[in-house]
Amino acid sequence: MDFRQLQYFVAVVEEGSVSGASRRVHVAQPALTRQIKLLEDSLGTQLFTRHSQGMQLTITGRALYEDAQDLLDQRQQVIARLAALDNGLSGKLSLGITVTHLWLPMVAELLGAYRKRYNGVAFEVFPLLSGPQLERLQQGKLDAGILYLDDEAPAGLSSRLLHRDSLILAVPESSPLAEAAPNSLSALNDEDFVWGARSASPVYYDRVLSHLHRLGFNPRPVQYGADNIAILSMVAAGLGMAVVPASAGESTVIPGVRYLRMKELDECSMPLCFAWRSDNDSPTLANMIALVDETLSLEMDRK
Amino acid sequence: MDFRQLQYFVAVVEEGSVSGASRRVHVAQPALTRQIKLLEDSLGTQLFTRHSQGMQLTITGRALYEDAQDLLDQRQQVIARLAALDNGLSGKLSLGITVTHLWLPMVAELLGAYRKRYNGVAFEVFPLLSGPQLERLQQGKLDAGILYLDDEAPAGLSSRLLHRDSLILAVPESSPLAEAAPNSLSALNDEDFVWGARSASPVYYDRVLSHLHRLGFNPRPVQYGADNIAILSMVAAGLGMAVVPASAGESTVIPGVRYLRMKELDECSMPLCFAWRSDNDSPTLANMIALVDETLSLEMDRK
DNA sequence: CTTCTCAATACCTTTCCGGTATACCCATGG
DNA sequence: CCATGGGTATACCGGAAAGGTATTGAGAAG
Repeated sequence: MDFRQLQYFVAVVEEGSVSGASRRVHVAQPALTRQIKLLEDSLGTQLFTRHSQGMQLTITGRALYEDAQDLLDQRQQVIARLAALDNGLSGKLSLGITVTHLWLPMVAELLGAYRKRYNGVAFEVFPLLSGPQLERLQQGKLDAGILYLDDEAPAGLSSRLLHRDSLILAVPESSPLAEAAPNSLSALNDEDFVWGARSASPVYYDRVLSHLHRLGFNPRPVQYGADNIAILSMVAAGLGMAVVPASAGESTVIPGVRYLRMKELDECSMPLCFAWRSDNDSPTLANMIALVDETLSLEMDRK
Repeated sequence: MDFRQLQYFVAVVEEGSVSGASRRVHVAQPALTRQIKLLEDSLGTQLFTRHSQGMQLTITGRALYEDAQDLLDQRQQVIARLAALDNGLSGKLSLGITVTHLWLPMVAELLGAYRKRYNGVAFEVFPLLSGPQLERLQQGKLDAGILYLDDEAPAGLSSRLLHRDSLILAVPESSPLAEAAPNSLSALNDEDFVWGARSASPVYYDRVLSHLHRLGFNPRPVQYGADNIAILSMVAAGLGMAVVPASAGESTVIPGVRYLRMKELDECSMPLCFAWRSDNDSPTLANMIALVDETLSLEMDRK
């Protein structure tokens, strides 16, 4: 029992005769006659009663007719489904991102555009800091991530630079500095600082620290927060001041925190990248990469 | 996309390599390699990533794997279902019968045995008199019937003689005849009779009437009943007496009716037959016919 | 570096499929 | 009663497709 034979069979049933079916499927009548007979033989049953003016279904033939249509339909559906999968029109895509970056206009635009254009894809966004993102990317648990990376991605990963973040100083409203920002960071050597764990985002912290050291500034950490939200909450509570990414400062409005821009912090550039495993050939990912490139070139034009 | 290719594909997936699959399906490895490639081409997609130590499914390959199993399973089910249909192990069978005949031991045994042996068959019994049964049989609305037929069945029908019914006289308990049966029917020429419609069972009535006429007895009908139950109810009500089949008399115990056997009525033979359209090739019917023959030959042995 | 495994390629043989020509069957109509 | 026209079945041929053997090529393991 073969798909071809089933197609012929259905044609014969619907045309009521081999000759009619022969015209419909563009196959000569004797070939059809033979295939129908082979089908009957392989099933060990009689599907038609032959008359001089056509073929009439037997009871078991009628049963096969319904099943044959189902089988043929399902084959079509399988083919269509695979094509959709292969074009990245269906399937799944998992993306890691640090929640504060969701507020960046280009990121919001990117994710919104993807969800809209590829609405058949199960698109999952995982809120993760850069460190865990990198780990899961390398383990293959994540298709893509939006995270802080050095300009050249680690081995096995590919990336696109989405945005260069700068730094900003967050001080408690109660602090005298809230009203009068210092000219230089070196004036803050005696202040209490709230800091984050290096493992949460190694690239970020290494770059921040080396930048600050170059300026002759050695902050004194008194508290550690798990992420920027936690750090800023501590600042609001007056536990100290903090250096955070500008994007986190812009997106996170917390009562009791005053943000201060400083030239020395503006000069520190934090590359925020879209990254994925180079050997991940998922079509949904390919579409996402294409969309990233598209968005980036639009961005270029805009400037 | 072909069933054969799907089988090969599944084998390759489950063995993890073309070579393994080749051993499993008893087809040389290059042939398999080629079929897999053809499958990929026909779907326009990559199903495996080739490694030196085997083949690994791609995402779309994994999707096809599940669908392929489904398709192959369904093919098997279709084949099995057709085989069952063809053996008469499933399907449907409709049978007409006059309800009073359900009490005949041989009929009860026959229907019970069929239902038990072919429990996958949708077996429907329609309570119908002989006339309507014949009509529906000829129209193909009924697969078989148990009805009064002449010894040779009408054109287009085949039959087996199941049983020879005789006649019996039913009189109201209130009648003086209930206590003293007459020797001859001719003594009843002046009695009121309850009769049935010829169309309900033409063969039956024609035979009964010709038999009675031969005996010089011309009953005077005063009431007509739709079936034997109705006729006997009228007898019970004292509206008259009736001649009914012995089987109806034995099965239908109605208060107020006394049954009288008479030699002249015993001699009238009513052939009760199992009948079907000769051109009906339903396997369920074929099994029923075989069962009838089986039962009849058992019956013969018993005597 | 050798060896082993496995996939890919080349080439041949066989099988299967479709096409043409024709026989056959039956219903219809002159 | 025979011709005709619809249909199916059979015979036979050519080409395409599938399978087999032998061999090459590419990695992984020893």
